[in-house]
Amino acid sequence: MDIKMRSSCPISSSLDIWGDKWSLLIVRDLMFSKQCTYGDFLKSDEKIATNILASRLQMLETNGIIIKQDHPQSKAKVLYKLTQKGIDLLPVMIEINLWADKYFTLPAERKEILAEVKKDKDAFIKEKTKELMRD
Amino acid sequence: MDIKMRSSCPISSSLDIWGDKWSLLIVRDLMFSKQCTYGDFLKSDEKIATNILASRLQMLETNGIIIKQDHPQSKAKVLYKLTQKGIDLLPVMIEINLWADKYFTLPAERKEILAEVKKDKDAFIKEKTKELMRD
DNA sequence: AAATTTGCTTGCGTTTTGCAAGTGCAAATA
DNA sequence: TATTTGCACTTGCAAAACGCAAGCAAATTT
Repeated sequence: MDIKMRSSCPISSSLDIWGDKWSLLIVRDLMFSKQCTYGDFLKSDEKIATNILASRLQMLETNGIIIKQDHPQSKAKVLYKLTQKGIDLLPVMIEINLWADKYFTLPAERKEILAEVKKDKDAFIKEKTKELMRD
Repeated sequence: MDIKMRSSCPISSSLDIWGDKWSLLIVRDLMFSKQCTYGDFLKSDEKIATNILASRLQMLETNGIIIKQDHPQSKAKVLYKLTQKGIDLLPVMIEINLWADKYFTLPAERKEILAEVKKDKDAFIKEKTKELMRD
């Protein structure tokens, strides 16, 4: 569960934490849904295996990208949320979306959000960040 | 060597191509050096294994992120370069750098470039893109 | 002609992944 | 109150990916 730093390059250091096929999908879910339970992550389209999910959540928590919180309605549930460090990945997430928008066919629903992003990127980031920071 | 699409989500589709610990480092090298030989990639700090390098270059080429070109001086050498699709990853790369700048300690040399980026992000992207597009 | 460089490929042991099943506790249901 | 269901994981194991060292053919240098 520990991180092996490969070099002092910022890209490399970043990839050491979330450079795999699943971590950014977890972050994505948290950006779209604001908060998710373990079960919510399992429900997403990509069908992550439960053991992989557990290890990625652990890694992201260890590295301060997400935090676990008690669920207000139930002791059996756990809420995962983005920390400020995680929220700060929003610009990265947006640029990936914009890149993909140029080279893949996106679902119509996502295209709508992207249109808003393109209209005023900074405003979108500011607004979304504020939203994610509440509670 | 083929891609397994996990969903139609743009983040997911992107990660299907370059969502691993090495691909973006190859792209990084090409953005900083404009063009690299196979040996150049092997020389970078992270010490990628030669078989992994070969498979990643193959994957990136298959997906149109990079192209192989004949080396003008030697038939034994091969030049790898970014395609437009690869160059378009520059904003993603920059945002990762900016994120890492906030949460890691960067080498002084990289901080200088980042300072320039922060001064005017769009201008930097425009200029760097133009530079990478030459020849 | 021999040695070296270059861009890979091959073998093989180790690590990571993916799938299925299981576990323990909380909460709902009977 | 007893029992079933829901939730958040853990465990076992086969398959795939990774990492290291060695090998290899063509091009270049000596």
